[in-house]
Amino acid sequence: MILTKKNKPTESELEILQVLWQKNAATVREVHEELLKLKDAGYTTTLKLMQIMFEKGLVTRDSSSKTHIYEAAVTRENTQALFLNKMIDSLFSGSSAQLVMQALGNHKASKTELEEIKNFLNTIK
Amino acid sequence: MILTKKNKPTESELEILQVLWQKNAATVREVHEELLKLKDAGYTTTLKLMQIMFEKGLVTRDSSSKTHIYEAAVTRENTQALFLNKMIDSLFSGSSAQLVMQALGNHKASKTELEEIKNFLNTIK
DNA sequence: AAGTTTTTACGAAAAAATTCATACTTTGCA
DNA sequence: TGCAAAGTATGAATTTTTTCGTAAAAACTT
Repeated sequence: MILTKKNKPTESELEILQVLWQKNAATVREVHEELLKLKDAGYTTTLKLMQIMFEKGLVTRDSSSKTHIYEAAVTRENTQALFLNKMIDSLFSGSSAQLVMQALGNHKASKTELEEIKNFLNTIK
Repeated sequence: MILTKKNKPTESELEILQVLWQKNAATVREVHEELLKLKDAGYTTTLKLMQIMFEKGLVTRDSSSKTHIYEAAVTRENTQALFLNKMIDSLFSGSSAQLVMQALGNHKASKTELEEIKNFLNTIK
């Protein structure tokens, strides 16, 4: 499934996708356990959210097994791109360079990461 | 005023801040005219939002003049940092390098921008 | 100064997102 | 098989965000 402005995940949905991407596939219980590390919410809250995401097509699920197993139906890359572009437009007046410099300025990356980025830059130009 | 997770602007508030940063200061009418270029909403909707933002401390206003003149009470940089960090955490597993590469990959930057970034990289390391 | 227009204040409705209680179903095991 | 535990469905309550109607106040216009 392809993400657009119209089916942009909400913040809570993003947290769940995050877990699904990391684990590749997971049950509601597993997702919920992960979310508990960040914040507290009831089990049925997580369940409900995942059901909604299923209706929206953001996740798929295998209901043949005893407990449903969910997977993300959108890629991390697609989602990153959507939010990144939105952010560049709304906060960085359309300049990705500005965003990049801000990102590197604050959150300082490690030496290895900086090298990676340099190499990457050479491959694009 | 300093932004934290607690007083993070909503999407609509961000659109208004965007206008205020660009114009430096503006009346409700001026902000509203700008917003109309992006989407349509009633005048009182914009007014109400700006009043709420005033209560929250996101903007200041000068009510001495005939019509109120608003200014952003948070800097663009602070706001960028807040959202950027949140995004790095929630979508890029904490790696700013990943975000940077995604940003440059999609939204392709101009040659000049790429040069800027390279120079910038050299100043950090 | 009276009437018109513009601006502000206020409150509540509508919409969107999140949370949860309850009931029903399935599974595992004594 | 029957009962407890775990999972799912559903509907509704709550909270947050957005929208707008209406009325009061202020500022022009002539």
